[in-house]
Amino acid sequence: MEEQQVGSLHFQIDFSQPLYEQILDQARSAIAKGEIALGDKMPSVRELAQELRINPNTVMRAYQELERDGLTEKRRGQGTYVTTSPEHVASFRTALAAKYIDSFMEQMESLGLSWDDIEKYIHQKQAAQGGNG
Amino acid sequence: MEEQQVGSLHFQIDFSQPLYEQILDQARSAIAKGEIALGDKMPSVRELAQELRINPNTVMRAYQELERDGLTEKRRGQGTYVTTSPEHVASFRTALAAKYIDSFMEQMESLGLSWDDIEKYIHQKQAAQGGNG
DNA sequence: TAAGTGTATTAAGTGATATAATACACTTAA
DNA sequence: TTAAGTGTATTATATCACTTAATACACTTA
Repeated sequence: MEEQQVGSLHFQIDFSQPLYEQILDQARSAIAKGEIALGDKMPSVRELAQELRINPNTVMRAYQELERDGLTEKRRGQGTYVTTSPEHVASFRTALAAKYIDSFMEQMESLGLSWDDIEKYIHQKQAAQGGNG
Repeated sequence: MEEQQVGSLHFQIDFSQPLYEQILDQARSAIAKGEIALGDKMPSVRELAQELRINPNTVMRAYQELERDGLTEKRRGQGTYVTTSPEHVASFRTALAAKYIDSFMEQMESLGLSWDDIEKYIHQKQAAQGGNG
């Protein structure tokens, strides 16, 4: 329900998931999709906390994970910056995609659905969407 | 880590997720895949709790959700039985698959990956698996 | 009547999440 | 030197989801 633009980042926060996870996911997405450029400065911990009206510790938790992902670099006293390495972003994307895909395939397997079943469903859906919007 | 056979049901429980969710998922899977037949009796709440060494209330929680799914019918004083309606199982499968797929597509979108990218990855992976196991 | 079902209630403990308040170390610019 | 803005760390507190424990009730079957 909560929608916020902070610098070049856009956040949409609700209570369906832990706050730090939502910040993490949405920041990851923005970097992976290039919505925030390589080398750009991220909002400061305090600024983002204030804008989103949450605790700085919660933002910190998300930012620390971003750095572990290799997506950001933190410079004490200066701020948090998006990595300048396109390779880091690319390998992060690949790794996370692989994780999502594996987990998804397990879910499908648990329902007894084959890859062919899935492809049919998706193509059907894409056809429907193509006709509507 | 914990592996248990209870009647025709197989459970593999760890601490990565809530216990009731694991029981729910694995029971759903067994019914969806026909590993337990339509109309068959499920383990009783107390029996399953004892076998898995967890609290009966936790099993209850999973069983109540199974009934909401339309996958089981409970008869007071007699026990819990897998539905006799193949249509119920089919529609459950379809609904849950759609939910999983939608959520998966959102994840992929958040990484900026197209459906073509995903298909390539899967086919690559299937080729690799075909050669190994 | 006894044993086995599902169900409900109350109490308690644990861990993840989030907030609050405060302090420290570092960088930059006035 | 100083002040303001960075990331970081610590301690305390609160809430909620999950789980356990103990107990009791209603129903069915043998």
